[in-house]
Amino acid sequence: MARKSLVVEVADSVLDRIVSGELSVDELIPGELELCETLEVSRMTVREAIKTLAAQNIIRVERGRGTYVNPVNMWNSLEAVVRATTAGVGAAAAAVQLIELRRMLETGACELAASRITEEQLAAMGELLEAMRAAHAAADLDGFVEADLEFHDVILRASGNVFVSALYEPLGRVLSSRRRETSAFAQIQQHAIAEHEHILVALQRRDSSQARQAMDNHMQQTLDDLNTFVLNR
Amino acid sequence: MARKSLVVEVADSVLDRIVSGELSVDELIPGELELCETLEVSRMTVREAIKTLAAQNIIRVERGRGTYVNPVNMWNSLEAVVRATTAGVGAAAAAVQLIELRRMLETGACELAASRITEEQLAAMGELLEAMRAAHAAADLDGFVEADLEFHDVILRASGNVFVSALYEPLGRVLSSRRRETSAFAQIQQHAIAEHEHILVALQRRDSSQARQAMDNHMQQTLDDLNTFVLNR
DNA sequence: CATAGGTAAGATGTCAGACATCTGTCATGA
DNA sequence: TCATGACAGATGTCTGACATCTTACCTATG
Repeated sequence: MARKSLVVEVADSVLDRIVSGELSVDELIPGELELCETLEVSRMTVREAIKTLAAQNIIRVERGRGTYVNPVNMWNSLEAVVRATTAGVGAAAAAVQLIELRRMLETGACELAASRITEEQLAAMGELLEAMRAAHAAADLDGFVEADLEFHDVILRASGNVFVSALYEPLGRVLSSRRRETSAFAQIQQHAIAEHEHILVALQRRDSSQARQAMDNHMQQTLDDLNTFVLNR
Repeated sequence: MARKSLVVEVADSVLDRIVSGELSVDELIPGELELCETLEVSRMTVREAIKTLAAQNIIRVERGRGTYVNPVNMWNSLEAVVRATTAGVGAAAAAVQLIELRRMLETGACELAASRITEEQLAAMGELLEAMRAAHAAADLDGFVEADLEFHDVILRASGNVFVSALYEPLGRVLSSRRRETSAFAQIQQHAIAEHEHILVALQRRDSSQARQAMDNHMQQTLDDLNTFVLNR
């Protein structure tokens, strides 16, 4: 992996202090000159870093006054919100909330997709399901995860709603790093394959409520599997 | 309103060119020096502006190569996605898709809120509904819009899911600018009050599926009202 | 003693010029 | 024909400077 730029490092450093609670909501963050000295970088580097956090609404810059931390619900970066939430309520509770959010978007997208999906997309889903089965049989974790994610992605695109895809994208990036962790269990893979079969059938029938229900069942299964296999509770 | 900084103006200028289609996905955007000359600002100002777009994943910067436009679904800024989508499919289709997205999040949040909402929050919702009625009677549009938005906000917070609030925040900001447009119709206000009553009753009963259904009905009513009163179709 | 105005200090906004490093392309030599 | 090196164009980072906004403190006047 390429080495991170100093701008990114400075931005991460400030975000770490916010996420850890060292800097609280509405608290003044250290000024440009102080961050220069502390982090041993130029003022221009600090300014660029600060601007990237401001662009994500994590902080707000007030000319002549200072730079303040925004409330978490103002933040535009889901990654940053996940970091803050995980630090606040713990990884387990954060993971559960992420699945709750995912459930809302995926069941809604599935419902819309039922009446909008094309034959090509249905065919692609069939192939992806077959690829999941093959990867499962071959104990190919990477292959399984890739096909699983792509299956859901087709549904999102079939929803015909640009905003759902846009909002799901950061969620997908957050989830994909832990997808390998859960899909490593063969039984979870079997659950996923079975639920995907139901989803595909409902989409083939172009039955909106059945599609939504099938995806809802899948999300419930995913939540159950998370609790049983990963969180052990 | 305070005058925008040059950094913000440069960022907006580049985003305008992307959103308008003048710069397409994966296309190289003008380099730092070219933007300096074109926009008559310093290279540092251009760099800061570029960094803010990169922070929102609208563009990606590759050292030694150049800066490229990312696909819209990679963008982290809902405002930017809305601009691009509106430019692409038109304001009407974009508005419809936003309500589809809103429906997913609000019905999901309402379902969770049914079992998690506190007595204080229920009381607050009752007061907000009363405020809506009063504002409606007094033909107070601003008061009505404020109470309406706050009513929904209580539900989001009652969902107990930080991520739903985080994702809804930009959506709420996008919607609030056009809420005054739709709430200007007295009949739409009446529809909203009636649907909010059903929602509150279902939440008071702590009935998850009834709460979700009531919110779903509200979103459908909102979509119908949008089509009937605003889009005229 | 209180209020208002002015000044200064501290904060961010913007600039110009310089050098470092990465990437890609082209030319030359083997 | 292929490989290597050099150069040009791109971004990364820095230093030093000046502009402008905000706030706080001090002084003067009523």
